[in-house]
Amino acid sequence: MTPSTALTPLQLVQSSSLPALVQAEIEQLILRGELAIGEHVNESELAMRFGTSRGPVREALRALEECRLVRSEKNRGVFVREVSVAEADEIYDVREVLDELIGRRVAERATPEQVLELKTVVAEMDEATASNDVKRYHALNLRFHDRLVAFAGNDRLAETYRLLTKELLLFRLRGLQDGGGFAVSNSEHKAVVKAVAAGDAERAGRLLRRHAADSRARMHKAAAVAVAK
Amino acid sequence: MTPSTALTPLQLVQSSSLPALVQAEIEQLILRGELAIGEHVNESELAMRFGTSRGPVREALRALEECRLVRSEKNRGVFVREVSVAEADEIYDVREVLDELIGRRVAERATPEQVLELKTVVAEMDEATASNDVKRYHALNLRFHDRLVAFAGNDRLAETYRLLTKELLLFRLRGLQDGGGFAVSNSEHKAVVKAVAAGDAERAGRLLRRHAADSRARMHKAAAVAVAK
DNA sequence: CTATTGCATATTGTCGACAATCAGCAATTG
DNA sequence: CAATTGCTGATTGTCGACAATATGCAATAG
Repeated sequence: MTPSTALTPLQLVQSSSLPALVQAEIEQLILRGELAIGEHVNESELAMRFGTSRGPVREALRALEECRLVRSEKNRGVFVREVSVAEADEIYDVREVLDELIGRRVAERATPEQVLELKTVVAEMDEATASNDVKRYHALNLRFHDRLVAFAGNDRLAETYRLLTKELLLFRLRGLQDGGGFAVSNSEHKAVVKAVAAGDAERAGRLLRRHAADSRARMHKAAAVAVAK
Repeated sequence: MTPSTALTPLQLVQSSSLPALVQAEIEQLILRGELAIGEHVNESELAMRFGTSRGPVREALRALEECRLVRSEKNRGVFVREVSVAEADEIYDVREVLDELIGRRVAERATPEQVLELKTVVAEMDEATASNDVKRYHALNLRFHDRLVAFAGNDRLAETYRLLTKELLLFRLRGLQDGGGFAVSNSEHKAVVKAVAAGDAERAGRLLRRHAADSRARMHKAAAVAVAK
């Protein structure tokens, strides 16, 4: 009667509805860029790839459409969504206020272990900067903000934030987002962590919000350069 | 070649994928309470009701699951979600900061016509208060906030806000949410509109945020009373 | 030579059917 | 009499098939 240790496989089987697995898989394909932005998504092809019929794939795509990772045109199929500068701008508008809330909450609630984890990630980002490893820096940056929102202790906030963050990954000029200075970006991270460690909610919130604003500004700058070319 | 007037039916046919229509229909069933909170949703029954097969219904349910209006248990089906006090609390946390942003943006951007519309809704809410029509007040209240977020001029903000608002309608003590004083609530609305009309972004934001906080407090009070009974 | 028309192919949208699983109840056993 | 076991009906999960629609190319007319 006591599940004790065997809790993980049970939950795994429980939650593993086929459409959900397919959804996660397709999401990875999109986020890893294996399905290009704007590209048409072929249902039969994905069904073959996953060894299922088209039903589960369609259900997964409907869910992803709700996440705004794909868009759907009647009788034409679904396409990987492309996020314009204007849309990215709107998203950043929302992200800024969410980031302020995140900063405040994390500063209020973060445990020493969590602060340590944040510091570790920031340190790794410094290493990535030193070795000019943009890809690694980008991954760590995502991780940093994901850990932050997790430590804020509000599931709905986390869900909302992650949704917007994922959508932002579909920005058509991605890769350029932190094009200018990611050393600058990381110094901002450090300041945030410092405020969090000090338990200064007001300051952490303000800094994280400003970080989002700076990130948006960097995006604009990169976009302007890209357009000029 | 020129669509001219016949633009609406075209778009209607274009966007009207069957799953999307079914999704909207089921959403209405849930939001209007015809599908009770926590109730099991029968796929075949809905399919019959809409005159389709179960495929489109399943796709619609998967989308609604992503909206968090239903939850799904493997091999048991989907259920109308129930939102706990704790979850409602989390949602309010996010709503507060979004409301502040909404207030600021609306104050910056609202046209005289939009301000007039807001005033009209508030006036109607006064009427509903006078005749003690709770149901009508509730509908108008939703409308007021929906118009506000629409006037903020940020689609993603609107989407995010509406998602959270819908989820909040699933709060299991619904109807009690504004139980205490909806006259108080409407005086807050008036103050917000006044600040918006004056173009005072700072003040409109602050007031709308406080309104959300008060709304949350009223929810807590109602919940406490409900638990006591 | 360009533009339009018509056809062939591929893909989507939808359906009905079958297997797997679950909930509830009756029968059985200790 | 309580608890377990085994059925029975209902519901979900998945699939393959067919009709409807769009895309691309070739043929034709101007």
